[in-house]
Amino acid sequence: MHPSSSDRRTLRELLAAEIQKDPSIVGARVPEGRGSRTVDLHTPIAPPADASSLKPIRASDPEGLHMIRHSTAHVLADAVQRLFPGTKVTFGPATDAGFYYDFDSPKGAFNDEDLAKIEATMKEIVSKKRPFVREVVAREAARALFDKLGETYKCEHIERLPANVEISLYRHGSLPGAAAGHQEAEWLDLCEGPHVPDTGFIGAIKLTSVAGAYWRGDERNPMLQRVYGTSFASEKDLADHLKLLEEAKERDHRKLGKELELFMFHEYAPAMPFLLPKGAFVYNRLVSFMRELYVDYGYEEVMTPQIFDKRLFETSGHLPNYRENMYLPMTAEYLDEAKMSLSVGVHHDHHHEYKAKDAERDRAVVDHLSEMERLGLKPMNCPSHCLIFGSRRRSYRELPWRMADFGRLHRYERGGVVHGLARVRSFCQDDAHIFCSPETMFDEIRSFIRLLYEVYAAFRFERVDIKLATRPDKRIGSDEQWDLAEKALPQALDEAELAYEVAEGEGAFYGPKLEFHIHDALKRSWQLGTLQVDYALPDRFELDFIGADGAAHRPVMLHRAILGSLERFLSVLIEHVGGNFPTWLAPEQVTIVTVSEKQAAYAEELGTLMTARGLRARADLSADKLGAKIRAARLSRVPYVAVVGDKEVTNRQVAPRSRDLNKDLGPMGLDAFIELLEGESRAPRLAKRSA
RNA sequence: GCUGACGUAGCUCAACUGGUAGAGCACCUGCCUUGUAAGCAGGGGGUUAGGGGUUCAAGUCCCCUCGUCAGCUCCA
Repeated sequence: MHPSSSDRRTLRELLAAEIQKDPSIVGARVPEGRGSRTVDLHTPIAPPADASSLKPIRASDPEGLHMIRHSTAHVLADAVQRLFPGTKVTFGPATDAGFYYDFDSPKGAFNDEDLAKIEATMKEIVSKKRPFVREVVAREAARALFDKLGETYKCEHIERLPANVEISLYRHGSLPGAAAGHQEAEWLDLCEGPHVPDTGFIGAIKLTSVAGAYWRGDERNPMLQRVYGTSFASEKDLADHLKLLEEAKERDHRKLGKELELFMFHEYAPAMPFLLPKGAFVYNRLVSFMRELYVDYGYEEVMTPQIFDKRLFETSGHLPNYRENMYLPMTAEYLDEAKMSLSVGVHHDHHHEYKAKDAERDRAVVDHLSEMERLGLKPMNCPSHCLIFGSRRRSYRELPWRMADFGRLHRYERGGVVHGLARVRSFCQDDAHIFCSPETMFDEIRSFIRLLYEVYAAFRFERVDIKLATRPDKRIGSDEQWDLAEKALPQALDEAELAYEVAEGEGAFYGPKLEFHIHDALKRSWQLGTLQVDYALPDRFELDFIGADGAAHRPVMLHRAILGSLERFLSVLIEHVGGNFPTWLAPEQVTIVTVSEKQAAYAEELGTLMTARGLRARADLSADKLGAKIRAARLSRVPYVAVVGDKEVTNRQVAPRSRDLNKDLGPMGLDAFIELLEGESRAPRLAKRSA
C-alpha cells in the first residue's frame, strides 16, 4: 500500500523557498480527493503536479494552532514521564480550546502542585527549541519498541491499527540521556502528526485542570488521569484566551441566576429548577414571543397530560428505547419486591399471626401499587400529539396541522450530567409537531427555517451553523422514505442558500434531522433548534387522513423546536447578554429613583402610570443616597434608571440613565420617555413576507 | 453512574498542625434629606448539608447518605 518513498518529498523540501521568506510556515493544506488534508513539514508526500495547490499554513492559522497544541501535548507527556516515572501514556489530542493527554499513572490523581511542576518542566523543554522529527517504522519494530518501553496502551493501539496504515513516530528533544521518560535521548510517541517544526513554536503554555477519563471513553475500562491544558503561538494570545475564560466565568448563568434572583435549586428536587418571579417573567416572555409568531406561521397550541398509562410509551417506542431516561413512579421489579415482602399469595398456615385481615390489607396495598406501576411521566410530547391526531377521522383539508405544545417534560438524567439550567430533569420545549402529507413536507421545512431565523435574529445570534444528520445504521422505515426525507432537507437549505455540514449516520433512528447551532457573544457554540422528519410514529400509531382521492394516507410528522428547551435557552441567553436582558425581555425595565424623600409621591405616581401603560417599572423609595440607588439598579441590570429630583417634579420630567450606554441621558419629558420604553418593549420582528 | 474535589450566616469567603465559629455585603432599626456605581451608627441572624464513629475535646480526622463543582459517557 505504501507508495515508494523515493518519489515522495517532505513539505520542508517542497516549500523550502517559501519557508526561507516566511519562517512561520508550519505545514500546508494538501489536496486530497475532493477535499484537502493538513500536512506538517516533516511528512513526505507525492509532490503535486501543481505546486501552487499547496496552501501554506502559518503558526497563526487555526490549523497551525492545532499543530501547536498537539505538539504541546507531546511536551506534556514528556514532562510527566520525566517527573513521574512509571507513568504510561495513552492518547493526547488537540481540542477546540487546547489539548489534553491521558495517563495511567502509578501516582494516581495529579494535584495542583504536580500541575505547576509539570508546567515548569514543559517550559524548560520548550525553551530548548528542540526539533520534532518524524520517523516511519515497520509494524513489528514499533510493536517491539513500545513493548520494551512498557507502553502497553500504545501496543494495544498498534494492534488495532488497520494493516494498510503507515506507522509513524514523532520524537522531540527531551533532557539528556536517562532523564527522559522512555530512557531514550529523545522523547518519542506513536503519532500520526501533524507537528510544528520545533518546540520553539509553542509560545505560551497553561495547564488548566485534571480529570478522570476512561481508556477509550468506555466506562467499563480503567480510569486514566487526564491533564488539560492550552497553548498558543504567543503569550498575548494566551492572555486573550484567559480573559475570555474569565469573562465566561463572570457570565456563568448559575452565578447570574443567583445574583439576579432568576432561579434556584433545592436538594429536594435535584436538577429541577425553581423559576423565581424574575426568571419566570423572562420565561413567560419567551413563550409569549413564540405564541405571537405562531399566529403568523399558522400553529395551533394544545395542552396535554403529564402522566400516562405506560401503554402509550409501548406504542410510541419510548419504553423500549428511552426507558433509562423516564420517570416511572413504580416499576415491575419494585412491584415484585413489594409482593415478596408482603408475602401476598404465599400460604401462611404456620403463621397464626398472619390473619385473613392482614392478607386483605396486603392485597389492597399491592392493588394500589399495581395501579401505580401502570403510570409514567412523559419525556416528550409527540405521543400525546399522535393521540390527538388519531382521535377522529382527519381530512387532507386539515393538513398541514402544526400542533404546538409548551408542556412540561421530565427526563431522568444521570447525576453527573446535570448543569444549572442547561441540563435539567424537568423542562419545557417550544415544541411542535407538524402533521403533513409527504408532498407538502418541503414547504413546511422551508417555512420552519424562516421562522427559526426570525427567532434567532430577535436574540441577536449572529451566526447559525447547520448540521444535516443522515440515516444511522440502526434505523426503521424503508429506504424510499429515507431517500425522500434526506432529499427534502438539503433541498430546503439550498433554496434558502444556507450552508450546512453533513453528519453521516447521526440521524435519529426514525428519520434524518437538522441541527441548528448558534454562536453566542463569547464565540461559543450551542445547539438550540432541531427539525426531525419522522415516518415511524405515524406508523406505530396507525395515523391516517382521507386524501382528495377518498383513500386513507399516512401523514409525515415533523418534530421541531427552535429555542429547544426553554430552560437551556434561558441559560444560553443569560450568558449571551451577560444578564443584561434587552428591554423587551427585562423583568424590570425601569427603576425610578428619587434624589430625596421629597420626590417620593411623584416617583410613586410615575410607577403607577408606567405600570398602567404596560411597562415594568418600580420606584426605589429607600433611604439610600442617589449614588447607592443607582449602583443597586445597575447591579440588577435594569435597562433604565429614571432619576427624579425637584427639577423633574416641577417640569414633569425624568432624567433617565441608560444601562447599555452607561450614561445619563439628561432631562426628558415623561411622555417622550414612556414612548422610548414602549418602542423598546416590542419584540423584534422581521418584515412581513410579501404575499 | 464512574473518577476527583467541595459543602461554614441569604450571598462571597475566613477560622495554622483537632482547643470558645468570624468578616464584608445583604436584611432590620435609627440618624442624615441627599443630583448619577457604596453616607453613618446600632441590631438580629449558625445543631458548620444530614447521620454515625474516633477523641478529654471535631467545622477540622474516619465511615455512610444527600447535594454541588470539574471531567468521562449521554443529551434539549
